[in-house]
Amino acid sequence: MASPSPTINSNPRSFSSLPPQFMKTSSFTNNNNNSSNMMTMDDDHHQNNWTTFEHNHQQVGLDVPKFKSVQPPSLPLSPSPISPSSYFTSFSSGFSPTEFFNSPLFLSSPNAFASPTSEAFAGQSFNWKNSSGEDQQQGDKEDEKNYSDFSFQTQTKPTPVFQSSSSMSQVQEPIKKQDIWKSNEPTKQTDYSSERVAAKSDQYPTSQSISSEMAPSKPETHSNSVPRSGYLNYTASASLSVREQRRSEDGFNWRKYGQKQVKGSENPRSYYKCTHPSCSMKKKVERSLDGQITEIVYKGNHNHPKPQSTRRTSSQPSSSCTNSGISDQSVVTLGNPQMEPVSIQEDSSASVGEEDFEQTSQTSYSGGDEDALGPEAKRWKGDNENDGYSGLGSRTVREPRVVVQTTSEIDILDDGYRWRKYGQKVVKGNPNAR
DNA sequence: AAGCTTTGACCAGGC
DNA sequence: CGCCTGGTCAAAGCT
Ligand SMILES: [Zn+2]
Repeated sequence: MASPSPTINSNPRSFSSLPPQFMKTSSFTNNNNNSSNMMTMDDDHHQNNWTTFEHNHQQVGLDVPKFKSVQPPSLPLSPSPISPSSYFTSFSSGFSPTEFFNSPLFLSSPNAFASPTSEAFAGQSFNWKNSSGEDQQQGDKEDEKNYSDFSFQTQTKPTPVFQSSSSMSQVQEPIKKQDIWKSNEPTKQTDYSSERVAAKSDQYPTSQSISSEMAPSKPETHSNSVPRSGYLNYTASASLSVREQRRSEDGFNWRKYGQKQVKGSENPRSYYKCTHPSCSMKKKVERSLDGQITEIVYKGNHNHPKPQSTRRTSSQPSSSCTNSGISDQSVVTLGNPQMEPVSIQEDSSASVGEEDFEQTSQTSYSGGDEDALGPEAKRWKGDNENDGYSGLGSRTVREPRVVVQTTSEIDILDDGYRWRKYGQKVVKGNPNAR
């Protein structure tokens, strides 16, 4: 196709004419190594998006012109007076967004959000050290040993709400989040299932051991008792280096390839891609000025197990998405540092949150498989989540809810609580027994 | 030296 | 058809 730009022979853009999926895929696959991804952002537009949820917390401090200015003051373990955020830290320190879901939330302390610590959260997932919090990490280098352990341990319980709508799932957890996994199943119905961690990976069970973290095996969780306010230690993550932090996210390595601003909000959105050679997994992170992560969206699946180069691997959970057939997009939005609502969506429209959403954070997974997806490749469409509540207009954070929907029959259902099945029935229209 | 981040520009989809 | 917006590209710079 015509390439406007002279410089490059075949402009990538020209490629774009191809189905997005292909393009992406190809790019990833082929170019991953060589082509550098960079990102760009155009900030010109801002208006509304799904941003809605996040507003509240953002207000907290945002003096900074841009996200960067803020720096996490307390990287070190020192908990801030407000420690609430510390909770967050825990999550972050340990893990990946996926896992986040699992992380415990505290609903009790809404205020806590304000604390800088929250950044930690972000930090984990992204960076924290520096300022920005985003993923950008720049500097630090340390190990992540600790976080892995503690982070997950604490789990409280989420209130999962499952909806069966089209294919989309959102999870909002006031208290804790769950991991959402997606497994591919031939089934096509939209069941909603949510599990915390998943356990089902078709391909790489190993990597997907997220469950382990959340799994009951971790007795140590303090969830029952007071939230881990006291455990700021987790925060230790502060000292993690960028790279490490990345890994800490979900155990995978990510490369940022772009950044942009969302229309309605000031929060810049960063785009990340898995660095593995032929992995098409992508992630979109939105951070508030404060540096807190307001939303994380995952797209695609990993083709490989998580790199365990670091040290402690066994316990690390991996949020790998190995859905071959199904594509999921997951978005995590964090309205407040404390909350981590998770919503999972698939590309189609997602109507979630019908009831009340607040905006805490949400996580959604949408699959962007290239193969299967034909239709929208370009826009990730995670917004849908908001749609539902956006109409409401007011989004206060009240009760977080977790709604997970997936196309696959098996989803994730783990909130950290244990459930006993007391019945099973076949619902017509649904191949899967309920 | 390699990899990653930064940043502006370009492209494509939706309206 | 044009505008708006989101997403990606890719050179340059930094670590
Ligand atoms: Zn990957």
